[in-house]
Amino acid sequence: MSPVSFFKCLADDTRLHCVLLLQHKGELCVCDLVDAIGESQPKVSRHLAQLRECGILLTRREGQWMYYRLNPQLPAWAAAVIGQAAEGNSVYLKPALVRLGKSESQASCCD
Amino acid sequence: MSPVSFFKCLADDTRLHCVLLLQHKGELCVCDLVDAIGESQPKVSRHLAQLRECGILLTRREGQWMYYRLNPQLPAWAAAVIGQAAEGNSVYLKPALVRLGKSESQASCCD
DNA sequence: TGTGTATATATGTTTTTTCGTATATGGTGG
DNA sequence: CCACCATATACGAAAAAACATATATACACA
Repeated sequence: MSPVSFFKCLADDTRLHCVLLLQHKGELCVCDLVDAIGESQPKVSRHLAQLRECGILLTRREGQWMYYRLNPQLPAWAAAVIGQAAEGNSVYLKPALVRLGKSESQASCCD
Repeated sequence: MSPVSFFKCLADDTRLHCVLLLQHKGELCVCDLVDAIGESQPKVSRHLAQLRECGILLTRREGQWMYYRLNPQLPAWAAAVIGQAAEGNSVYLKPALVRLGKSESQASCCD
């Protein structure tokens, strides 16, 4: 993966939220991400597909639900970039994390 | 600077080359960058202006020449991202570094 | 002041990206 | 098989980014 296409993947609000939330939470299903980010399901799904196609995310199906996670085989520099971005932008990420916490404390979309 | 706009700045070949070359060399004038990257002067100049406007680069004028460098006051996470990107992509950067070395060994554009 | 060099910007066009909406796919349970 | 849910994709429209080319600015030096 070229560095430019990697950075292109992070250069969108929806995609960056997905990546940073997954870096934080380990694994999430699409409905969790839709709730946390507050965008339409097709929009989130399209961006997730893009992140998977370029190798940043992996998926696992469980029944009706599709779980996304960071690809553990990312080049070290790319994983480090994601880690730094997550560390340095907790303020940017916080609202989505709060929404994620709320939907987890209640009956979640994927229980 | 929002993380998304920061990553947008790195999500272009010309801009990423500029940033990584400057990370490597400390300070370069526009003509050095034009030679190293092999793109037209207006194109490089436009991208440099964009990097300066978003706070990633600073400039210093010396006579006819304009020298660019990384902004030392970048947020720590952003500086770390640039560092990681430079470390992990020496292959991507190498051709430009070679061209830079050649033009430096000869009479340079800005001597 | 006038010429030459380095760099910046303006303009119109083309390409790329993103989007909303509609629809398709794939699995679950009746 | 059917109705339902979660997710994915297709498609045309709209918005954003990048481009080539021409021109402007700023400085140096005669």
